[in-house]
Amino acid sequence: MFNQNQIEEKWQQIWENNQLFQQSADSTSVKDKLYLLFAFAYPSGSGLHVGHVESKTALDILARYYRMKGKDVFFPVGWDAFGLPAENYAIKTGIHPKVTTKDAIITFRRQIKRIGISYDWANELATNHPEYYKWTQWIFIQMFNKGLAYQKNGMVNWCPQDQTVLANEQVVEGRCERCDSQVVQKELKQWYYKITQYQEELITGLDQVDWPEATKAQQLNWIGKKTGIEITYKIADTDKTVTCFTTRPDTNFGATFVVIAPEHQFAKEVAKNNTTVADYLDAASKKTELDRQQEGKTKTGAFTGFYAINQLTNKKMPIWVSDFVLGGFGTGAVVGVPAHDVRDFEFSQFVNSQSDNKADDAENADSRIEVIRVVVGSDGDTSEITKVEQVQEETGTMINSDFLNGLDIHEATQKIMDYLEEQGMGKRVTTYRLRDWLISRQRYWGTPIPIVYDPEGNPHPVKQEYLPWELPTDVDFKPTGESPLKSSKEFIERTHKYVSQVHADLIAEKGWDSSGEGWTPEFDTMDTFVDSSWYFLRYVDSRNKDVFADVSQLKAWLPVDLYMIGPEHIVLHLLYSRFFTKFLRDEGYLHFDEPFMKMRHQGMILGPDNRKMSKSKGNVINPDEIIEKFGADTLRVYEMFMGPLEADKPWDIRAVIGVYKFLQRVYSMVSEKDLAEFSQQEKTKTEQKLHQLIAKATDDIPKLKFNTSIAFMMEFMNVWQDESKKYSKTLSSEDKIKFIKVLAPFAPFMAEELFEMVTGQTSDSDDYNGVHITVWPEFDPNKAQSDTVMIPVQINGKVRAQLSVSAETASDQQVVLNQAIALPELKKYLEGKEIKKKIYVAGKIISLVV
RNA sequence: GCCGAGGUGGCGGAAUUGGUAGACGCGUGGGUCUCAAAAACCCAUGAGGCUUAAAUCUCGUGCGGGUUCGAUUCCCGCCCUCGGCACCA
Repeated sequence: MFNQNQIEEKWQQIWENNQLFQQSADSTSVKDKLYLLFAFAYPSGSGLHVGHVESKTALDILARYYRMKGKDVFFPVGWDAFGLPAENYAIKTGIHPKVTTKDAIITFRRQIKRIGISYDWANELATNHPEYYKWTQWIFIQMFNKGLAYQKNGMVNWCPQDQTVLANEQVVEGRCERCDSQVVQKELKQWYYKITQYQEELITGLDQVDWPEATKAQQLNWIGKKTGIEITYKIADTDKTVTCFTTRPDTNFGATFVVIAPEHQFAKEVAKNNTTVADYLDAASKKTELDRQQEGKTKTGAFTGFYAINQLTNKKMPIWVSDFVLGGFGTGAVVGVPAHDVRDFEFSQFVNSQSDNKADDAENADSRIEVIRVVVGSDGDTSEITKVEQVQEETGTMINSDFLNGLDIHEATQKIMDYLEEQGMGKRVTTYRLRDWLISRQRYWGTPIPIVYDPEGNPHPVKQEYLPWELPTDVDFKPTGESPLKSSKEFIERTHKYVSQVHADLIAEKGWDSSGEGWTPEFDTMDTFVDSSWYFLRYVDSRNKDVFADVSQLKAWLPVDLYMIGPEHIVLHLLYSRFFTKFLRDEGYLHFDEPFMKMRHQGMILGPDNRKMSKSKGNVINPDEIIEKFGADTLRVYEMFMGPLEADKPWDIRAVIGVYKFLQRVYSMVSEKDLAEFSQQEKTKTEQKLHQLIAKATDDIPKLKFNTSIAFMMEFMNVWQDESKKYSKTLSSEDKIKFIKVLAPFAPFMAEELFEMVTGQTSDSDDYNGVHITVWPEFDPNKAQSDTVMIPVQINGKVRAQLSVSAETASDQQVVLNQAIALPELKKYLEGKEIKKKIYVAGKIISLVV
C-alpha cells in the first residue's frame, strides 16, 4: 500500500519546477512537429467534469507517447473566456464576469495539473484578454476592408431570454441552443461575416482532411449544395415573368401551377389591388416560428388571379401565394407538379377542395389545379393520381412528356435542362443552404466590434494603432433588450476623443462638431464563436505584440495534426474556423488550406444510470472526489479503459475500483525488492508477454485504442504475477523499466515514482531524467514469439482439435497437414472417409472437408 | 422523409485484408484465510442437452436469405436504437 495522492503531488511539483513540457514552442529547433489540440474550453464555474478528463487524458497519452518517440510535440492550452454563462451569472449576483472567469480559470488550471495533463503552459491564452481580442478585432477589420464583414438589414433570430440575436447555427429546432427558449424573428440591422464566399471550398476542402465520414457528411448537409435550374415563365396578359427554381425539371410536362412566397416581389405587387392576397400576406407576416410549427404541414394560400404559361404544354398555370414556399430559398417561387411532389400534391388538394366549396365564386373558378402523371414507377401503375401514397418522387420512367417519354428520370433531367437552356427558358444554377454568419450580439461579455459611426451613420473601422478597442468596464449589464455597452459613459467619451483625432479631416470637411459629438461607437459585441475561430493560430505565438502570430512560428507548427473535439461543434466552430483559415490564407498570412488535418470526437460519459449527466438528475460524477479516493492515475486509466474513445459510455464505480486494484498490483510487483531474478529459462513466458505488450501498445496508441492497450497491460501483469509465484522470482530491473515506460503515458505519476525507485536515480539530483523524457522501448520480435504454435483444426467448418507445431515447421504446409490428419482425436471424424479438400492458412488454421 | 452511426454474455466491451466468438475488466457462484466480517488469494462463469463423473453434442454476434471449407466480418432484403437535417422545391 502506498499513498497515491502523495506521490502525485510530489511529481506534479517536480514537473512544474523543471518546466518539463514547456520547451516546445520555439520554432527554430523543430524537426518533426506534432500539434495536438484539445477543444477550446469554456471556464465554467462548475469546474472540470469527467468528460473533460477523458479527452484531455487521451491527448495527453499521445503527447507523452510521441515525446518518448522523439517528436517535437506542441500541446497548448487556453480559455474561451467570453460568453453568456458568466454574464448571466453576473446579472444574477452582481459579480463582474471578469472576476468569475478568472476564478474559474484558476480552478480549471489546478484540476488539469492535478490529473497530470502535460500542457505547454507557456502559451496559455484567454479570449477576454485585450492582447488576444486585439487580434480578433484586427481580423474583423481585414474582413471589413475586403467586404467580408458587412452590415445588413433583415429578419434575424432573436432569443427573448438571452436578449440577443443568434446565428442560424445556434438555433436548434426553433430554440436557442443555450437556454432552450423559443426563438422569434426580428428585423434588425446587424453585422455579418460572408462565409458564403467560401462555400464551394468549404465543400471541396473536406477531401483533404482525415475526419470521421459522418462529420464530413454533416457539414456537407449543413452547407446544402444543390444543383438545379431556374425556369422563367411568362405571366399571361402582362409583360412580367416569374422565375422558379427546381431540381426536378424532368417533370415539367406535369407542371400545373406556380406558388410564390409571401415575401416575393410579385406577391407584394398583386396585394396592392387584391384584398384576398393582401390579407394573406398580412396574416403570414404575423406568423411566428411557433405558429408555423403548430400549423405543421397544413397548406394555406391565396390565388393571385394571374397565370404563368408553361412553354412545354402551353397550359395556363394559376399563380398562388403560400407560406410553405420560403422567401429565402431559391427564387422564392416554385413550379408545382402535384403528381410527383408530396407538398405540391397536398397543395393541389387544398386548392381544389377550396374551389369545390365555392363553385360559384368566379375568382376561384379557374384556379383549380390539374394532376398529371408524367412518371411511372417500378410498380407500373399508370392510373390517375388521387391519393398522396401514389405520388412518385424518387425513381421511374417518363410518360406523357413528349420527347422525354421512355427515359429514366435522371436522363430526362439532363435532357430537359439542355433543352430549356437552348430555348432560353432556363438557366442551370447551384444553390446553397448555408447563410452568412450573423456575428453581432446585444451582450456585454464579448469582443467589442471595432467600428465607429459618423453622424450620417456610416461605419468607420477603428485604426489598427488604437487596437485593442477595449471593452468598457462602467457598464450596467442588466438586460434591457438593448446593448449593455450603451450604458457606458467612458465608451462614448472615448469614441468622441478618438474620432476628433483620427477623423479630424472628415469632420472639418463635413463641418461637424470638432469635439466628435454626434459620433457613436458600435455597441454590439461579437459572437464568442468569432473568438474561437482562430485561437489555434494564436497559440503558436501567443505573446506576440506586433502580429497575430509570427510567420516562422506558424510555419513550424501548423496545421493542427490532431484535433479532439465533441461532435456538438460540427456546424459551428469547425465550419467557422475553416472559413477564417481560408480567409487569412487568401490575405497571405497562412501557408495551408485546412486548419485541422485529423480530427476525432470523444464520446459522452454518461451517469451510472446510463443517462446524460446533469445536476438535476443527480447523476454527476465529480472527478475531484475520484482523485481524492483513488488518485489521478486511477481516474485516467479507468476513463481510458471504459471503451472506445468515440463511444458514449456509462460510469461504473465498481470498475473504477478494479482499475485501482490493478494499479496497486503494478506498484507492488514493480517495487518488490526481495525476490531474485528469473533465470533465462524461467523468464521466457513473462518476457514474451512483455514484448507482445510493447508491440501492442506501439500499434494501438497512435490509433487511439487505449482500452485494448490497457487490457493487454492487465494480461501482462497476470502472466508476470503467475510466473513470479511459480518460481518465487521476478523480472530484472531492465525489463521492469520497459514495462514502466509503456505504463508512463497512461499512469504518469506512478510510472515516474516507480522509475525513480527502479533506476535508483533520485529526483533531488540535478541530472535526474524522468521516465517521460526517456525513449519508448523497442520490441524484439524474436522475444515476442513462442517456440510452439497451437493451430486449430477444423473439419467441415467445426473446430475438432488443436495441433501443436514448432515455429519452424509451421510454415511447411505439407508437414503440418500430415501431422493434423494423423491426430488421434480426429480419428472418429476421418475414419473411412475421403478428405475432399485440405486448407492450411499458415500459422492460423487447418480446415479439412470430408 | 433524407443523411450518418450502431445492434456481440447479467454489464462495459474484445476480435473484421473472412480463420478457435466472448480477450480484459465488472458482476455472480463456490472455496482458502478468519471467532466473524472486510481485504487478499484460488476455481468456475454464453445458453441448452446427455451424464454420477469424465467425455461429448447442439445452438449462439438484431431478423430472414445468399456466397464460402469457414461469416460478428462480404452480398441481398428487412427490423430496431441513437445523432443530424427537414414544407429547401
